Amino acid sequence: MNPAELSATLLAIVTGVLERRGSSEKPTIADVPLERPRNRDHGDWTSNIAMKLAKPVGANPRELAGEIAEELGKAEGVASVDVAGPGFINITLDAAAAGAIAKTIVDAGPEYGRGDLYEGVTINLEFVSANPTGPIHIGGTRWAAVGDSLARIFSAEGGIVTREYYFNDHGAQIDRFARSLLASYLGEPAPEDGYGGVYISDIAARVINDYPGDLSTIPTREEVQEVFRSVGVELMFGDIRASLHEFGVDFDVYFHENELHESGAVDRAVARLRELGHIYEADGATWLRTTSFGDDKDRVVIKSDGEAAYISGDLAYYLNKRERGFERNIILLGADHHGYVQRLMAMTAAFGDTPYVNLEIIIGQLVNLVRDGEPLRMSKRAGTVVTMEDLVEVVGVDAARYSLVRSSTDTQVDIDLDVLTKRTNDNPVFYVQYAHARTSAVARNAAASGVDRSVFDASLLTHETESILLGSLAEFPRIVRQAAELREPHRIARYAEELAGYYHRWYDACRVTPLGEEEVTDVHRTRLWLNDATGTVLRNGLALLGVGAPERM
RNA sequence: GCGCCCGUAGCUCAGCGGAUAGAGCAAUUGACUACGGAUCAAUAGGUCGGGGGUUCAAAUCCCUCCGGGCGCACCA
Repeated sequence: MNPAELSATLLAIVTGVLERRGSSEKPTIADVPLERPRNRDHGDWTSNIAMKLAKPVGANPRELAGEIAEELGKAEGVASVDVAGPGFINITLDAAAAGAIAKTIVDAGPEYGRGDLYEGVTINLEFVSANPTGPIHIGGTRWAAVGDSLARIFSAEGGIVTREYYFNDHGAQIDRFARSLLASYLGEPAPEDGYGGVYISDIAARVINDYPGDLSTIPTREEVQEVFRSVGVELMFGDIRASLHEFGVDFDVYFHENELHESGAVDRAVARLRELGHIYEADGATWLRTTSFGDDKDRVVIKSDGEAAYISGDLAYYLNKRERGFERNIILLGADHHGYVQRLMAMTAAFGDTPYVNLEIIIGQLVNLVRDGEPLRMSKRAGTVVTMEDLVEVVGVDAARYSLVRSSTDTQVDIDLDVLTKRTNDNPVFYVQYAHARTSAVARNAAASGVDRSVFDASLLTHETESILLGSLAEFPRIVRQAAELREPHRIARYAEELAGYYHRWYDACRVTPLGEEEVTDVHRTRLWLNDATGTVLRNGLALLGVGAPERM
């Protein structure tokens, strides 16, 4: 009896009860909540369905709950059903029914937890997309961790996911980058609006080194700058890719903005919108009437000097993604870009698509740097930039990814530089990883003392810590689904921490290998299944976060 | 001024209307000649920013105020 079966049984019973009462309510599986209660005294599973239906049906919630409970009590695998409080239905499974999940999990292995929420759906997930004008800082690192994890979660739900990086190699910021490199080469101070970090001189030196000819023979300053631009961007971008790879994040597509401008894609996108009647000319510029679709003001797509405005790249890029066949296009952006959401949604509607479905934008709050409890402003000049590489160097990839992915993207996270450099062991990732390593150790010990999985008798899993552990294991698939639906990878991390805790407590109370001269019994064998099932779920969960599951630590 | 996010234990954060609000860290006290003590058990710690409202039920939804972050270009 797994949660899905129990849900189906409950739904059937509820439907039957409603019919007998002559109600027109037709609940679906989603309307019949089944949750694990916080309090152990409230059984293995609990449902508030009676309270939900009481009003539309015009019945007393406790009475309704009683009717449902009575039938549910007869179902196979159900040990007892109680009505509690205002109308909660508390369900206790018999040990064999509850324990069956352990074998199911071990048999499914890496497949356990997968679902079909996005079966066959093409999803384009764009994240990081940092300008190649410097290394990825800690903010971008957060999106790398979150985005990659989301991609893994969508894939687990059957989605066909493309990880995409929008490579912004067109426009003024790149010009500033090129001028900064040139200034470094010429020994001039960094331009007022340029970049002044140490990496600039490093890149400049590498450009000089990589350039096949002699830079000093190039006649004009503009031409030298162009060399720094093209070679410097390539080098910077190579560094970014390398950092991301080191971090465990590899993109399927690196899309160059420049391509959109040079291929005429921008012109085509504007022409398309013009056909649709959403383009007009005013003050010498070309405008998109985004106000027709909820934006605060119309947006310039072609400036009066004839140059394409930034948003024109977005128009063409979106169209390009749609032409490549992506039903869902999701973009992760930092909170400093949340002002773009409305205009991008307006754009989506202007193309005749559905905002928030075909295009979805996830706004994540920024990462705060803190030292001695004082907020620290990240500044390239002040040397307080913490890059992805810095972070990884100090805490390692697993701890870095985990700490960035374990809190909601809606909250700003504080990263304390001192804590980071001193105490790395307070990261909960070690608690989870240790639990996994422990399952491996137990399995090794079991093998050494002759405990195998030749027998599985779930009715022997009777200890309280066992039923708690089993209940938690059974929840994993719905946690994954929820994380996918809400685009919230942190739920996986929190779940893994909880599961690790249940496992540690079970380990403390129940032995898998016999002591001394004790005989190996079916209890030991069955517990080994439970141990291995826990290892599987921890491993699968950590995999969704892109974090390793070590067998030894 | 307008918009988005946040305000929960000393700190960092969970808790998409449910029962007695949780975890990690920090503090105090216990548990190894028993599968790894990176663990476990116990204690302490809270006006869920304030105030209204919605309902059987609000940390959660609505309104309002306070506080913090971030945005409001023919910049990218």
